[in-house]
Amino acid sequence: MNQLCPRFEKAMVLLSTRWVGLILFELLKGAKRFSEMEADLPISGRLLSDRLKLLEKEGIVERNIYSEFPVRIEYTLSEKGKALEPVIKDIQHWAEEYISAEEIADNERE
Amino acid sequence: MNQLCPRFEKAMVLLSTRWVGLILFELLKGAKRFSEMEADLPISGRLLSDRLKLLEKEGIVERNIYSEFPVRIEYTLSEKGKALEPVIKDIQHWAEEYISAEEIADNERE
DNA sequence: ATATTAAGATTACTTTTCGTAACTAATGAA
DNA sequence: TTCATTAGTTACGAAAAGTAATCTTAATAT
Repeated sequence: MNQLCPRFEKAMVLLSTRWVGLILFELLKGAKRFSEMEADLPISGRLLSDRLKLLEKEGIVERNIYSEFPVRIEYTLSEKGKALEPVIKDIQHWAEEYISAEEIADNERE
Repeated sequence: MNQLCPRFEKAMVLLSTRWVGLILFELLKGAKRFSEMEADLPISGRLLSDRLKLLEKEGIVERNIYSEFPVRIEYTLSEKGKALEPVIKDIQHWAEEYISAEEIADNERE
C-alpha cells in the first residue's frame, strides 16, 4: 500500500502539522514566551498550547520555567529543533523567489 | 498582530497543508499517474484530487493528458515545484538523523 | 485579604476537513 | 449495446480542528 520511508513520513506529518512551521520560525529567532508567540502568530492560545505540547513531546521544543515574579516561562528549541533550521531557511528562500506579490494580495482578499 | 513575512507565511501554510509534502516527494521521483499516487499514499482519492487541484492552482504541479486508450494523465512538477527539492531533501536528512526507530514503533501502535 | 500577572486549562460552540460509497465521462473492445 | 478502464466528482455524515470567553493556579505586592 504505502511505499514511503516511515522516518520520512513521520517527519513529514509532524512538520506539516498546521502552525508547526511558523512556531519553529519564531523559535529560531531565539527564546520566546507564550504571550509573545500568541501575539505574533495568527492562532488562538488554545492551539498554541496544543502545538507547544506536541513539540515538547517530540523533543523539538524545551520549556524553561523561571520562578520570578511573575513567573516567566520561555520556550526554546532543542538540538533536534535547531537542526530544522535548514528546512525553514529553504522555505524562506523558495518563498522569496516563487511567491509573487499578487498571490499575497489574493490571499488577503479571501 | 502578526510579525511574519507574508510570503513566508503563505509558503508555510501551503507546505503544511496535509499530504502536500508527501505528494511533492512522490512527484520529485518523476511523473506519476493518479492511481499510482493513490496506491502509494495513505489518503483517499477524494483528498488526492483536492490536493492536486490546489497544487495545480498554485503553479507547483502540471497535469498532462495523453489521449491514449485508456486515457493516461500524468502529474509532474513545474519549475516552481522542482525548486522545493531542497526542502524535501533537508527533511529527509533530518528524519534520518533525528527520528528514532522507537518513535516509528510508537506511531504504529497508535 | 485582595489585586496583579503570566500561563494555560476549560467550556461551549462553530467550522472545516475527511472518508465512504455511489456516480459521471470518455474511449475502445467484444 | 454492453463492458472495462482511468480518472476523477458528488453527496453526505462523522470526526477533528478551530475560536472566544471565562476559569484556575501560583507567586508576590499592597
